[in-house]
Amino acid sequence: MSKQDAEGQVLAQLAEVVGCSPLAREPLSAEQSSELARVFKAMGDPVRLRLLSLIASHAGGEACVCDLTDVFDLSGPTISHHLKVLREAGLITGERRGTWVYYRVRPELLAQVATVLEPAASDALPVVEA
Amino acid sequence: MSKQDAEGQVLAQLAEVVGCSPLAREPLSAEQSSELARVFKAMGDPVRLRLLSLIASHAGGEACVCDLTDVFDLSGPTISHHLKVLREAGLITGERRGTWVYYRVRPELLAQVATVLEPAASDALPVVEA
DNA sequence: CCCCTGATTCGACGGCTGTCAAGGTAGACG
DNA sequence: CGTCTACCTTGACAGCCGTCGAATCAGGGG
Repeated sequence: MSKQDAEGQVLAQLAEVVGCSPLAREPLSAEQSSELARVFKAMGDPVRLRLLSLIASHAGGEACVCDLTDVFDLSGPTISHHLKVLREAGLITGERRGTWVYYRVRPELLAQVATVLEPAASDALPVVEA
Repeated sequence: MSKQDAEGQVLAQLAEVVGCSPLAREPLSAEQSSELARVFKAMGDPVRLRLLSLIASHAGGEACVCDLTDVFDLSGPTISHHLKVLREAGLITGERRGTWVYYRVRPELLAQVATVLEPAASDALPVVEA
């Protein structure tokens, strides 16, 4: 619950601070770049990035921790640590159902991040605008 | 020159390895996630992210190092270090013209990264398709 | 109630990273 | 040539980060 709130706040902060301002439109403020960097930092690890893709592409949009652990040559605690980092960055959410814990991605956050990146490409790739 | 080649190879590798495979479509391989993580890691620092936006949004699409250094309360070598990280990640390119060195972003790489992120959002936000 | 499994937290350790001061290189200008 | 400015490289150091083993927490059955 408090954990859920914290996750929600991360997303809300990102939405508020970053908004839809494209990277190439205007320079990021110190605050904006700190918020955004937190997300990129979380994605800046091969294991976490793979975890993210495993969860995102898993059937039903969610994956149990035990499914994820088997994929890597890493200890349980290490996987748990990486999942925590992703959670605290607002990229995924975790829910306990009985014995198992299921994780799913937050598509909204990924969409926001993509929005920040994309317009920079519009200088190179012509985009049809309304 | 060898430096330029190295930068080009990073981009080529990313293009080859990552391609246009969306995050939520299928799980990333260990190799793919390592390549992608390298880029996210480079963006996972507030200073570097801000440098990136400063360069991207600067008039003419390029910025001189001296323009960038003044923005931060950081020493010259530190800025130079961050620029090197961004360069080795394939996110920017540097060119010396006389006394000054000018940096500009690689929109292609940003576009590719955005492509990897975006399709995950299409599950949440309805998208109009042709 | 005790144990068994799944998952997280804790404590510790090695390696990586951001930072700076000092020194080095490249080009411009006399 | 000498020197000045712009930028980079090196070396060093503190702090962070990924990893593990051990301990701990949460449920589900005997």
